[in-house]
Amino acid sequence: MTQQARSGRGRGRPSSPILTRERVSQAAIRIVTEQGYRHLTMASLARELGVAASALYNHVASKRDVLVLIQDRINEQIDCSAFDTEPWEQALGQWARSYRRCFMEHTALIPVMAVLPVADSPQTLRMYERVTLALRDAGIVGADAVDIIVGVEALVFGAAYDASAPTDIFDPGGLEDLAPTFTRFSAQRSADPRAAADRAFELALEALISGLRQKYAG
Amino acid sequence: MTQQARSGRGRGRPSSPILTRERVSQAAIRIVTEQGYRHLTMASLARELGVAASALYNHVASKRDVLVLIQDRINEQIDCSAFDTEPWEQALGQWARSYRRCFMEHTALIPVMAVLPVADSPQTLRMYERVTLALRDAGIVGADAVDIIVGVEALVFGAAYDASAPTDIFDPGGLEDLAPTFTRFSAQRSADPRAAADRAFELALEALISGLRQKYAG
DNA sequence: CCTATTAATGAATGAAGTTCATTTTGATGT
DNA sequence: ACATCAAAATGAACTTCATTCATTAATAGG
Repeated sequence: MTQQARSGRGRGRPSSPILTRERVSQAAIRIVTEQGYRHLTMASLARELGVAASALYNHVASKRDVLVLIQDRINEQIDCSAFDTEPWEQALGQWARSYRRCFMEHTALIPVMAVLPVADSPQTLRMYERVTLALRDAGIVGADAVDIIVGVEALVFGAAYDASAPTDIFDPGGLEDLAPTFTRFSAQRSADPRAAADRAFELALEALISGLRQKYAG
Repeated sequence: MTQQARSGRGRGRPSSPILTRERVSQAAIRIVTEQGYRHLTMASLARELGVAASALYNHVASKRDVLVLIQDRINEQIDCSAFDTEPWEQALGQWARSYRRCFMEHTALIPVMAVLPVADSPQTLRMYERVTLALRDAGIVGADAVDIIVGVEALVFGAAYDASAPTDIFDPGGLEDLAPTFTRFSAQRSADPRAAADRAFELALEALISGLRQKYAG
């Protein structure tokens, strides 16, 4: 409820537009960060903007379109600065960690991004270019550079899901007999599910980067 | 429309139950493989079974419950046989490839699985046990074994999304100037999006396993 | 034979996304 | 100044789903 229609509650064109794609995406992010994706509906979004739900459709094509707007804003927050200062293996790791951190709270966006042409996401494209240049400077060019980005992204997305999982996800319940060794080993992980997810991600990320380093050494 | 109510179209308890969880999951998989997840609704599922939608709720708690049933069935199809015959690094790779192949057509299940306690998925648990035992035999025990499974799974899930993406996902559209190098390198990938996704997955998987081999050698 | 339980029915509910005719009003061209 | 146009908001209606509920019939068990 940030913005009030200033020309009374009347219909018709207001003295200056209440809505813009900008304002819509800001309000959407506000709802999502404060209340979560479950509460992001076209109705709640309109309410937040002090407007009727149907008015949103003058500025966005669909709810999916709203999610695309959010996505590009979130991507802006990913930290690529390490590519300026660190060798590519280190930088790739820090980028991946920041990437995952951003999307842990936004797993609802992952299915959207997965089938989203980059043409709809200028910030994403900017980020890709940054990483690509760093890889090129390290002598990794052509399809390989893109494939590395895609591969790291895959790990990041999958790991973001893990981190959003509930505490007891590996509790076998009554089925312990079905997987005794797995159950025993699981019990040796951190009790904090977030810490456990972090550790698994670190293990995989370091192995992945180590494998890449080996392949592209020299 | 496989099953007809045999006691006429009357209400009440039929001579033998028309529905079981088994039949429900079979019908759901049939719909999903023939028409895709968009067409899986409680109404269409009921239609397929020749029954009213409300009848389903005597056997499943919710639509999410239906997805959980499907998921366990899909997991059955993942090939773990390599753990019998191959060294663990090779087997892990073949397992990951089979895993990804299964879920490329079922990306809609990934958000469900991510927050699903394994207690609801006996087949998943069985699979985990299998992998865990192979890792244990290779001397990888405790939290590390579980973390390796979680890490490989993360890559698999992320890569499954990639493979389901549309052809032109890396077409920068009018934004080519924003990412010239990335655009140029992207153009050198395979024109077939599936082949391109496969290649990226192979690159990442081999790097990951190579990194793991190095870490756990000896 | 009575009765409790199971498993079906169809109608109703409610949430969400989306469409549409209508209306107001600022901007534009004459 | 005036007529006209296009943008932008409104509220009501529509659609599609998942889900609930009172009701009903048939079967199994005592």
